[in-house]
Amino acid sequence: MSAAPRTARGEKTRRRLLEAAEDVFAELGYTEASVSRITDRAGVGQGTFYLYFDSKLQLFEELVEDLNRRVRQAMSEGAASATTRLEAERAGFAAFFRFTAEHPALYRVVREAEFVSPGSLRLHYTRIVEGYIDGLRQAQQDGDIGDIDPTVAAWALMGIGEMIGMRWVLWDDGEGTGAVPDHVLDEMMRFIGGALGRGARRSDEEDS
Amino acid sequence: MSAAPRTARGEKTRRRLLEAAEDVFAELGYTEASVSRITDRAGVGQGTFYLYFDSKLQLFEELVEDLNRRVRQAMSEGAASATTRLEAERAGFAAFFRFTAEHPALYRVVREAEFVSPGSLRLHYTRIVEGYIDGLRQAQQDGDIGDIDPTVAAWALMGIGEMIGMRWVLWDDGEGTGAVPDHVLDEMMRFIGGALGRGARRSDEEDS
Amino acid sequence: MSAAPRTARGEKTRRRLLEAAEDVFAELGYTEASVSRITDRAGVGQGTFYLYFDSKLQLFEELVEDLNRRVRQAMSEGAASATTRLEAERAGFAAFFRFTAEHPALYRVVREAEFVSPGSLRLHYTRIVEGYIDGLRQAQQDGDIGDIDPTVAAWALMGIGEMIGMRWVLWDDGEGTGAVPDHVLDEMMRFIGGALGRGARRSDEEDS
Amino acid sequence: MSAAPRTARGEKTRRRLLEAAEDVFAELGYTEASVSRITDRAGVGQGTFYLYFDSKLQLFEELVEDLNRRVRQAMSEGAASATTRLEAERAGFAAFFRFTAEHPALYRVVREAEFVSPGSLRLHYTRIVEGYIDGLRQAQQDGDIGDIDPTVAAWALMGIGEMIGMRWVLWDDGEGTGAVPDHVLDEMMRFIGGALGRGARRSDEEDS
DNA sequence: AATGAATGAGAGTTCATTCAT
DNA sequence: TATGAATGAACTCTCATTCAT
Repeated sequence: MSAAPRTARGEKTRRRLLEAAEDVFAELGYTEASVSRITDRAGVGQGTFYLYFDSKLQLFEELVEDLNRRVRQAMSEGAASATTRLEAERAGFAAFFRFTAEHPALYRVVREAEFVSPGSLRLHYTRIVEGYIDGLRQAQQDGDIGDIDPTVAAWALMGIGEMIGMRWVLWDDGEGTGAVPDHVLDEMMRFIGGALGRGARRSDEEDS
Repeated sequence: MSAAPRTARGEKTRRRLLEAAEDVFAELGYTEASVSRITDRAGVGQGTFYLYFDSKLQLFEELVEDLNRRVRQAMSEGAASATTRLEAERAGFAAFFRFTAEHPALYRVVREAEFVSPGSLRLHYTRIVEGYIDGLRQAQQDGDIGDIDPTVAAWALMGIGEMIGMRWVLWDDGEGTGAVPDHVLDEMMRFIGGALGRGARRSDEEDS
Repeated sequence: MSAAPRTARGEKTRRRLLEAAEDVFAELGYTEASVSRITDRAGVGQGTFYLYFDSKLQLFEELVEDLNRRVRQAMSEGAASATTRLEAERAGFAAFFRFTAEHPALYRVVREAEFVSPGSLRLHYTRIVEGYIDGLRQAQQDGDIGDIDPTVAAWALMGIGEMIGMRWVLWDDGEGTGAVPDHVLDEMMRFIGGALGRGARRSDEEDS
Repeated sequence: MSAAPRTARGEKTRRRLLEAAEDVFAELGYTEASVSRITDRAGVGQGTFYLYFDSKLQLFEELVEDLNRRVRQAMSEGAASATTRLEAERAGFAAFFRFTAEHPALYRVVREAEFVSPGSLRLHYTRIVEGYIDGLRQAQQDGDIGDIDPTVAAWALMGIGEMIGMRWVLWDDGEGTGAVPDHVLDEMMRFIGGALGRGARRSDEEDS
């Protein structure tokens, strides 16, 4: 995968290219982000790019992988500091939104990946969803939530997070940008709490 | 906005271009879909394109508008044939998934719009969400669902629909393609039912 | 093979590109002859090139085919006007040298084809050699030449023609350029005449 | 001309580069053979190249000189072991073909030199031809061959050797590779024997 | 209303060469 | 003596758009 660093100097150049690429991709998207724009932003010559990456696409895929790893770590770390499961869930989403605000490329670039690198796109979503599934299974074993199908629920959670993030973190027309307002997070968690049958009652048992 | 129809012949050419564009965009995405590919598929000369559209971008925006109108209509029609609100909701989502299967361009092209035409993207989601909001408000007035913030809930529903559609309708690796399995739709509706506090109890009243 | 003419205008553009390419290839060789240099010389835009040829390589191969066809025709026509077989042979070589002088690309470009398009190279030589072989077989049946292996002899003749052409037609340092001096052609024909055992005596029968 | 050897270690590096270059040029040709490929094959750093050669071109020219010297030596040595002039000639050609098989770069690289370094090309052929001319003059003085113009005959021999070598040594489609079959060499020598008027009679004296 | 030949800006990528280490 | 990271010019090729017919 890619080529040449090894030295400390090379490692630094590589990191600068990766960071420049994240910025440029976030601003312009994959297609409009030309290699020369990335190298300009990184402050290196155009040819230098190919010392570190095989192609624009390979850099893109590496970037998606990288961002995916980091967002999952951010979510775990966010959740880790919580004491109750509910708090942990909320903290996980909050960390996700924070990461989205700080790394808009994650969101923007992944969506464009549909055509550029479908594999990257699927891997990205699937990995996050797998984390949700594990959490939901655990919660079910602990009797914290209802018996909803964890896979379906996990993809639904993924969709909720993504759409709320898009609407309140990324859009900047109108009410608030860069962060999901507390009230929205509150309502979103209430929505999810209800959905998961918090309290271990299955939805069709509610009336009994 | 663009030029030339007027005659019946012209109207037909225009429609053929729009349909060709939908196909080509769905297959290749906006960037990879060249004007010449669209005109080839439509069976007209390359120059003819500019008799009907100002630019590739304008065609794209018109297509997004068109698909948005059609998917909302499909959802209303789907819901209209139902007798209970619950059935209506389920039928609305089912119609959405059916439309996605028949017109993958809706989904694919809209995601790429993020960079190509952000306005189109926002308008698309906002219009669908507005429909949800209206429905949720009505349901609240009728006491069918809890007092969750309709705006937040509507965006959450949008996210759920999009993600489930992507996962089960569009992806073709592994289990099922082209249609959301009944079981998934069942679980998804149970998830949503719980989320909306079906039964009119607010989530913070549950314990009382 | 290639694309777009059809109209008279297009046909003209294509011919101009082919002629420009022949000139530029002859001067600079395949590698140094950039597409933009060819289009400049042809007086058309750079993009126009790709309306008529799939790639630089495809144009090259087409050009080799074209030159091969023309040189063989020139050789036949040259030979046709002769009355005796000897005169015909001489006229064929003379036509070959004349063609080389007028179309130096034939020679130069074919030699570089070794790496660019080995198939073109082989086809070029093989076709000319096949013509020689046919002629030699006929001459043997008529008892005009000895029983030398026609294939070996034909390749030898090819080599002689190519090397003499290179030395006297293409090189311009020193004695004469652009044409093989009569004396050289005379000696060359004497060499060939002896080689072919003119007079139908096999070399090992000479003494008998 | 170039820099740095002097030490034994340096001399060894230089030789390794030259050998690597011969291989890479033979495989890829001058244009496609990048300096980095040559240094990779030689097992040295990219910068090291310029310690020993001024440029890729200069290395190329040195290589052509080197191969030329070696092929001429191989031909002399081959011829030296023969007892009759005829055997010597045959042995010379055989050595030439053997060298071609072992060093395909000789042939391939020289042909591309047409555009890369015309001077190298001419020098290469001219030197070999001069050897032929000397040999032919000697044979004429000894009355072994006819009075054909030695220069024309020498270039013809050069062409024969090159074309037969290309056809039977280098091409690998079909009948035989890597070596000229005995039968072909036999016929070729018969062809040449006839051409040179073996037996000292001038071609215009044949009938007397 | 319809065509398709023509354009040129700009894309991704390669590579001979330099130079600080 | 040796290195390899860095460079930027140059390459082939694509494509939205124009316009004479």
